[in-house]
Amino acid sequence: MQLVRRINMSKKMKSFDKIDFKIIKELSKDARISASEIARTIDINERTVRRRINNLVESKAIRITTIVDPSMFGYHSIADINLKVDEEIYDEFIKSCKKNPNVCYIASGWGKANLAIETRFLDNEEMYNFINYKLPETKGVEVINFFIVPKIIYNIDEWTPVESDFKD
Amino acid sequence: MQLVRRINMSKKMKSFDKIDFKIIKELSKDARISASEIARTIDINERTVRRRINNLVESKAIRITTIVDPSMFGYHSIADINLKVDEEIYDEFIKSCKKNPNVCYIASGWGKANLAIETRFLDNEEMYNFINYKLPETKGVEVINFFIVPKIIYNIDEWTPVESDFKD
DNA sequence: GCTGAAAATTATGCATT
DNA sequence: AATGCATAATTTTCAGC
Repeated sequence: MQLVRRINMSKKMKSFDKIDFKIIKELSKDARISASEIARTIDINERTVRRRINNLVESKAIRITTIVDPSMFGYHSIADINLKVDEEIYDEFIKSCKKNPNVCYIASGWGKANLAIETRFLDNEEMYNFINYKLPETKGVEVINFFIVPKIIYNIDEWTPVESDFKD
Repeated sequence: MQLVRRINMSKKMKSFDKIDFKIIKELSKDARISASEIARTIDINERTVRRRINNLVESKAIRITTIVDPSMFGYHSIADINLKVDEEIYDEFIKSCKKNPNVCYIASGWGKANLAIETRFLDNEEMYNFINYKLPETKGVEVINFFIVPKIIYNIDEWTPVESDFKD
């Protein structure tokens, strides 16, 4: 247990404080509000707010971006798919997934399946073709199982650490 | 097939054009750049850029927010877990997951498992305890299977529709 | 729905503690 | 690392096309 902790700590991880926490909370609500407004809300000097935001972004603790809702662009059919992908084509397959607008999540895995993807399609027919034809016809790729997802309830873009993850 | 298409179209879905596409591309790189800078980059009047951004946000096609990297806050152990959750406690369980900082993705499902969650922990021991003790000890919750995730390669926050999803 | 011009607000660079 | 101040840039408001 101590070993595991030590391994995690070895990954260099700047520590952020409660001011950073407050800034992250404000930016989560609307990432385009002005630094001055954040400064007013949390009662911190505006220059400080700006520097903190820069530090958070530069250290890659946060990324200030735009989340696009796939369903607003017609992608209503969702499936989570677990795959067994041959090592020889693993990296290449990931590259093709990244380019595929139907793939919106890729994770490596351990076990029977070594890759998990989340896919979104304009309709069930497209999804059916992908799972039953396109993937099985790809050399080196085997569909281990899949999971039709009627609704995504919560996603990483809504996640934030808890206050106790920030030092005083 | 036509039926499926029609069902999808029935969900009201404002259509966005190539200008919106360009704006989304710029905001994806850095959501805090000024509207004027976007205007300069894509050669559109800056007032137009602002109105488009407002429309995109108000229609919920995009959400401009801050993505926090869990690994920067020590969450290095990741598992995807498929669960069978009794209907009686389904909504309540989802609520508790939303509040749990170890859960960063929740999706409903069809089949043997009816809920999929992605979880992140500070270390493997915490993850082990959650999967082997905390979940099985929760009444009405059964772990169908789980999947240790060494690395998340790509996620929804990097996804954008393709240009052809936008009208001319 | 798009743009112009002035006023208000915000961001930036430099300097100080 | 945090702030004050002056200047530059941006956003907002009101207006007309």
